[in-house]
Amino acid sequence: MNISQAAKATGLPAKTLRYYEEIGLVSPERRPNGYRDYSETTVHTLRFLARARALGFGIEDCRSLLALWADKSRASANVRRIAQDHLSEIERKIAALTDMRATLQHLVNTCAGDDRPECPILQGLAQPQCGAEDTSALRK
Amino acid sequence: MNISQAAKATGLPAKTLRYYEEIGLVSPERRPNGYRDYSETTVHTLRFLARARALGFGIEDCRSLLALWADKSRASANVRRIAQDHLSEIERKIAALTDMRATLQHLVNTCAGDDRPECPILQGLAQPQCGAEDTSALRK
DNA sequence: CCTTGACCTTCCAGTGACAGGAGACCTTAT
DNA sequence: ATAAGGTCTCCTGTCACTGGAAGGTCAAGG
Repeated sequence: MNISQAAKATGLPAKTLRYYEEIGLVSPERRPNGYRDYSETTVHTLRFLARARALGFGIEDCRSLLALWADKSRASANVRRIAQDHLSEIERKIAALTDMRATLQHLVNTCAGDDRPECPILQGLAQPQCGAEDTSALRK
Repeated sequence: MNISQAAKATGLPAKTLRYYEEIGLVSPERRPNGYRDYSETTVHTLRFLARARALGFGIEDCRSLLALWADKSRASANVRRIAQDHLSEIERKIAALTDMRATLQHLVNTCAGDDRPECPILQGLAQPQCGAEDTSALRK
């Protein structure tokens, strides 16, 4: 299977398939002409990766999950730990975004949004007591 | 005011203050010895930036907001539009994360998390019907 | 005067997970 | 023979910083 067919089969862009090979997540065969040749097994792995990424797992988590998936004598506790940590991270992000939304929503609601210059949004940004102070939860 | 004092006054790392100068968001004076010298005005601008960033505005949005803040004849509609667009973006991210959380929560709940290899999380990732399929809302 | 230590400066590299594009090679159809 | 389209590698850019190296500056103490 060519790269563009594998892309279609997995829903991932061809660029991403090359990238996943570069960082060692998958290892498709090569044809004599140098073209990548994706087997059903490799496509299966790619679909696993696509779903893990869709759930927000980082690449390194994906690498760990793939290793556990391949390890028939794994302990499910190890899988669960990764998922639970990631879930906590997601909850932290949701909390941070929810705080932002509350503050922004309030500012937007109180702004006339017409052709006059008075603007509670700018006032809120210029004053100290405007709400959220820390975005670190979103960056990490 | 030296850079480390301005950092303390704004809550931003000194590295970030240098970065903001590099990209033209602020322009502190320079002392004869080459040290940056932050005025109260500049610190005020930096605090404005810190709050806008804490609300999740991107750097280019911050640049626009600063320009509107400085423009006494602005129309508040222009400020509101930026804030509303950003708010919509935040809501999209919250929705995407909430979907992820639901799926992950379910998987984590059904996983024993002991020393046995059976694992509904890995099964869920290996099967098609696992939930969220698209993370693009988080990347952009 | 000299040294120590705490500042400050610039410049360069790295982050995560790709996306875009250049230039060249390969395949298939006409 | 040629044109179109697929594929290859390699390089750069994204976003908002963060870390570190190499070197200049300043105030205090001996």
